[in-house]
Amino acid sequence: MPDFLAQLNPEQRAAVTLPEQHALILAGAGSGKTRVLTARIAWLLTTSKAAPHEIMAVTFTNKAAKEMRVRLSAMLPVNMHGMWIGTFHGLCNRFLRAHYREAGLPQSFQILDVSDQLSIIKRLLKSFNLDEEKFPPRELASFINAHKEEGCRAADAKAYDEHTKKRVAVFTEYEAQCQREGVVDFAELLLRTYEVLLRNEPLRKHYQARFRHILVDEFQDTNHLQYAWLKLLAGPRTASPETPGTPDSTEGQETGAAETPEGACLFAVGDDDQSIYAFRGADVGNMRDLEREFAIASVIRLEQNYRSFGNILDAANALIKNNHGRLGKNLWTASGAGEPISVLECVSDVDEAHCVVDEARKCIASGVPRSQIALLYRSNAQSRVLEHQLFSAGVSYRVYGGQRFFDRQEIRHALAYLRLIANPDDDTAFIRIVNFPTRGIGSKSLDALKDAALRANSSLYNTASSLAGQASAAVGNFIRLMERLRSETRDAPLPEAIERMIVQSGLKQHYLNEKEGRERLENLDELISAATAFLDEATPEENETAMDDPLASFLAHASLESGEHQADEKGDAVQLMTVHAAKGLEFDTVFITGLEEGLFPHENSKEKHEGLEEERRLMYVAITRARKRLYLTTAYTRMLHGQTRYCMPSSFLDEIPENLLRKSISAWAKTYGKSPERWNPSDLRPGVLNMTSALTLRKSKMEASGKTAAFLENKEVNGFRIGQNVTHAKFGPGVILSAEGYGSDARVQVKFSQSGPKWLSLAYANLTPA
DNA sequence: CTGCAGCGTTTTTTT
DNA sequence: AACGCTGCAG
Repeated sequence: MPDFLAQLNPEQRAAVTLPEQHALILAGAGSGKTRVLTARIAWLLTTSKAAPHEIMAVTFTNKAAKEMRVRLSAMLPVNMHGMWIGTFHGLCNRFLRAHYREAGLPQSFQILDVSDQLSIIKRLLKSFNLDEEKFPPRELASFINAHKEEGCRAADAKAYDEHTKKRVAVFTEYEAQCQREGVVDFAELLLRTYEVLLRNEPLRKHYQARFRHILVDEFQDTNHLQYAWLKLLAGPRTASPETPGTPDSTEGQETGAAETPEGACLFAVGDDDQSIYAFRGADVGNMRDLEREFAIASVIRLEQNYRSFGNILDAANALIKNNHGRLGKNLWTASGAGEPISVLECVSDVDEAHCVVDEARKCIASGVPRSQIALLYRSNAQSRVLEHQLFSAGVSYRVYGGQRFFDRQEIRHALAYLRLIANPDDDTAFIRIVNFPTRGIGSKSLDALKDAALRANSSLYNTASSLAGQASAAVGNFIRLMERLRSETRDAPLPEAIERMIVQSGLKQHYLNEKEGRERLENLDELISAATAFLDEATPEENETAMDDPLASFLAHASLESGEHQADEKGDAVQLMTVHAAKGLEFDTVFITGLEEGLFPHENSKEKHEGLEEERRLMYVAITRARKRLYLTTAYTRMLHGQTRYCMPSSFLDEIPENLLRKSISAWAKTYGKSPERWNPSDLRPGVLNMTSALTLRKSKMEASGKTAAFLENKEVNGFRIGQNVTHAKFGPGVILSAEGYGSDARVQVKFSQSGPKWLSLAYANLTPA
């Protein structure tokens, strides 16, 4: 037996050596999912069941794809050329580059990122004379993306009311505009690929015959379009090609049909309990659908966990049991129970940060590497306080997330120059840089240019250059600058071309003049290094195109691998990230902070029933990141949006059995919590503005049976309750909508009939019952 | 055309 | 608290 099989447990081995058929592997957290995936490929290759070019492996992140490649090449000396390993978007990009004609795209089509997409939408709104208040661009963007992810074009979009009809009109024009500019957004990469395969039978047959094994990682995160795409590629024995989402009437008969020579075996690995991306279109339901539509006889469950001690797993299992409609799974471990889980109550977010950092330092002192300590939080805003305390304590740390390298302003400007060099029709790039650095082209000349372009049915760049004499001198200068850049960079090596562009465009001078420009200049230098690195270590699929058109493929790389660049680890540092960002990672010691009702679970997800379940899965992911030690922390008060919020402990804390926990209260909460009357301002820790109110909250918590700070719901506070009509000396009559805070610190939101809703402090507002 | 002041917003995020 | 965007004045 080869090594890669010998190292597996029986379930893992069963999965890896399944006969050539469709399979669904339910792989719990820490159960060796990636190992099974790679071992499966190794097994297919070494037993000659498939040649490298007959295998496709799809992931969601570049990191996961890279990991797979690395581990595979460590397992056997396989030539990975010809094997399609990559992200959904990366593989679709590869497909569209190869078949740009069939897809109706220009050869060097560019990929639109989120903010480019937004800027196109804003432009269209203006041309439609629609109000951004009534049609928020972000909302329109998700409207468009959501439709595309359901396989739905503007022409197919349903609209019964005027408002939606207008949104569809923008959608229609958006599609046309992208087509004119020769750009595609992320969803379009997938949809366009799907449509080409659907409509072009020879091409479809070719790929169906080519790929005999399709392996999918994190299947629970697929959206409907991705699933439909997989079905299409997997071949005719699955559902007939229909628009995704449409019920398929013939499928029942076809699933049972005899095996056809074309078509691939689908090997999907996923964990429904770790589905945390429904908010962006992922549908766990795809797992059930896969099981049914691909007639999967038995789902293999990987339940042995190699990561965490028993107490941690028990906590995770107990928590996730509260979700409904699970496929069902219970993690177990051969290692012992380990230490109990520490639950720590603190007075404030600042107090919490103090305690966490203190505890982390103890861990470091006892020999845990800093990089094995993770501080997790629900939302990015929470990192600030933690960072502050880490900094004061002199503990080195690293924050993940935040803005990515390719998302920085200076990089986006530089990339826009490159895009306009590669593709003059890219209006989005044109608008971004035509007056940056400022060169005297304001909104007036730009509007004139837009009008002319509209009349000529041509791109801004082409219009401007054909208008040579008539346009303003400044516009003419810009066109000449771009022409010069285009000719000078054509034959230069990529890094050198970028360097010239940075100088000649004036970007360099601009940032030299800027006070905070030094870091930006360093980033621009980094962009040049990134180009050098790209040429050196392009992935196989990138290499196919990198030869003929290095610039276009570098730009695609920049769009598709925006996160990769910040992954460089610098030294041994404590890791700070959101729970979402922690998915797929593991640490010896994990702190889950901010466990308060309204924050985690987040209040915005509590309206929908499924929202709370997704939050619970998020908590499940967070817990299962820990190998040896887990801390759960909660605070009575927290600064949010510049205001102190009064919090209740997260309901998730109640869902973990008491016997797994070791509860404690922070020194501050203990000392002052017992005798609030002894408090005085000098006792207060910086950042905690009103500790008395925090204490009052504790008291109220004992009294109140309900959760959250909406304490006024059934009872009066200071003589007021929600729904009550009141009068204010200045604003007149109104009604109380909601309330927060306690005692002297209580505030209420009053909707006044004349001036709308306002937040008022009960102590000062002097409201009178009406 | 440019620069600045004031306003509103604020979950999670990969590609 | 902090950032981005809009509107206004120079």
